[in-house]
Amino acid sequence: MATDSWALAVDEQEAAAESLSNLHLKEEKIKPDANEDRAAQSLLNKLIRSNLVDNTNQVEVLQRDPNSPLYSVKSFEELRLKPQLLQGVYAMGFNRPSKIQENALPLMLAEPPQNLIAQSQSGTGKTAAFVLAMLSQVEPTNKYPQCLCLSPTYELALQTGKVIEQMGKFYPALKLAYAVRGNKLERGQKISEQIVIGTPGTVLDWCSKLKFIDPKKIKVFVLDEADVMIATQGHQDQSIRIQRMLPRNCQMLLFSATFEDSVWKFAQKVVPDPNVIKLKREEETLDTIKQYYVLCSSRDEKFQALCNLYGAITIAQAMIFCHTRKTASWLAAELSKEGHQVALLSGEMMVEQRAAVIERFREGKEKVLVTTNVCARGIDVEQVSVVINFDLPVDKDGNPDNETYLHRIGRTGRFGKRGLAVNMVDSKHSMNILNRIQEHFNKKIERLDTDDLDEIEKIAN
DNA sequence: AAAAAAC
Repeated sequence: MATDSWALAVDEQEAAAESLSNLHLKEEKIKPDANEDRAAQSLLNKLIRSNLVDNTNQVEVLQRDPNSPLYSVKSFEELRLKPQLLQGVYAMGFNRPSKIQENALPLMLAEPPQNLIAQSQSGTGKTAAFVLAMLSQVEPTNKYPQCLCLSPTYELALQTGKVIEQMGKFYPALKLAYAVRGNKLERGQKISEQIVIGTPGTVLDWCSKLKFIDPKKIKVFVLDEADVMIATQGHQDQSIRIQRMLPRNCQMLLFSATFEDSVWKFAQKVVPDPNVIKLKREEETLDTIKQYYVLCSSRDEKFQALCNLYGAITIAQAMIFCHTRKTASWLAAELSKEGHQVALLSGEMMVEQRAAVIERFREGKEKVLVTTNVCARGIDVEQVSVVINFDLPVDKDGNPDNETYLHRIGRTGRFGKRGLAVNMVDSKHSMNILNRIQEHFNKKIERLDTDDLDEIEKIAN
């Protein structure tokens, strides 16, 4: 009998381990080492395998609390939201939850609130999901910050802030504070806003030396574009320092379209008892975006090719990405000289100017935005149908940056719309980078001849 | 390389 139960335990372990590897968590498999073995055992004991799969097999859910029911919702009513919040949701034009929301919302709104690491492609409703989670926890009568959301850039913080304001507009007493550069406050006071959205440096200051925020009172902590927020070359230092100030029972929510393997592992380490949701494989993301490359031999040729394309890309709106601020401002100036109207946005500009430019672009007053990786992530302008990589995305070692590539071209083709991405290649080296990106996503990137007007006509359709 | 920090 003892033997039987042991055998069962082993079976369960294997089943659980298998489910882990199904979720690409192979690295966490049991190793012979005694300590690790114990750790793995307790993890497995806690873990209930739940491959919640809808009929199209797009969603993977790994739930860490065996006692809470696993379910998804097909309507917002099922979530029993406060009436003001439900009103806000419908006022934004959402009729029913998106795929990621169907699965993430019940987990995030569970009692007690669950931690979550969620990965889903661009334009699948991540922002609305975590904003809803924050708004459902907030107590507007308490005049102090209770929800904290970190964004990697100023522009994204503004954009997400707008979503919070819109969705929360039926809470009369609710206020939102922007913890971003340039937002200077009176010394020595505490802020009364219930929700704070901001960039890492300023938020850290507000929580620590300036003491505008009492981090111990935060109930919900959100990392948007979570992978870059916890990446070593990203904002890891500041994000983790902020996280350490939060109370133990604070809910942690990590959202991103991409998680590179090492960052994914790190995320699971820093989030206690995380639930995990993955939506779709990334290559499917690219199905709605047609990818091309243009072969050139120098920067000037790239510029010429871009000028040839200008008419085609201005049918709707376009974003042009450069590797450095310097190239971006050079390119914007050169395009202007040629008589093409373009806007420039980069981190070297003053925040007021940045806010004005992104606003004009959003309103459609600017058709073409020349920018850096500052706009690679999260910026959602519906009319953007073309993304041009004037420089391919590479990391500090000069290797292809696949995550950034996916985020950049994800600025187009939002919410299932069709999009177009054009990569400018100017050397053997950059052709090699492009080939490696192509291999990584296993999606054909076709050659485009910018001297052939028929071809340009074709892409502009 | 870019982004991110008020003294």
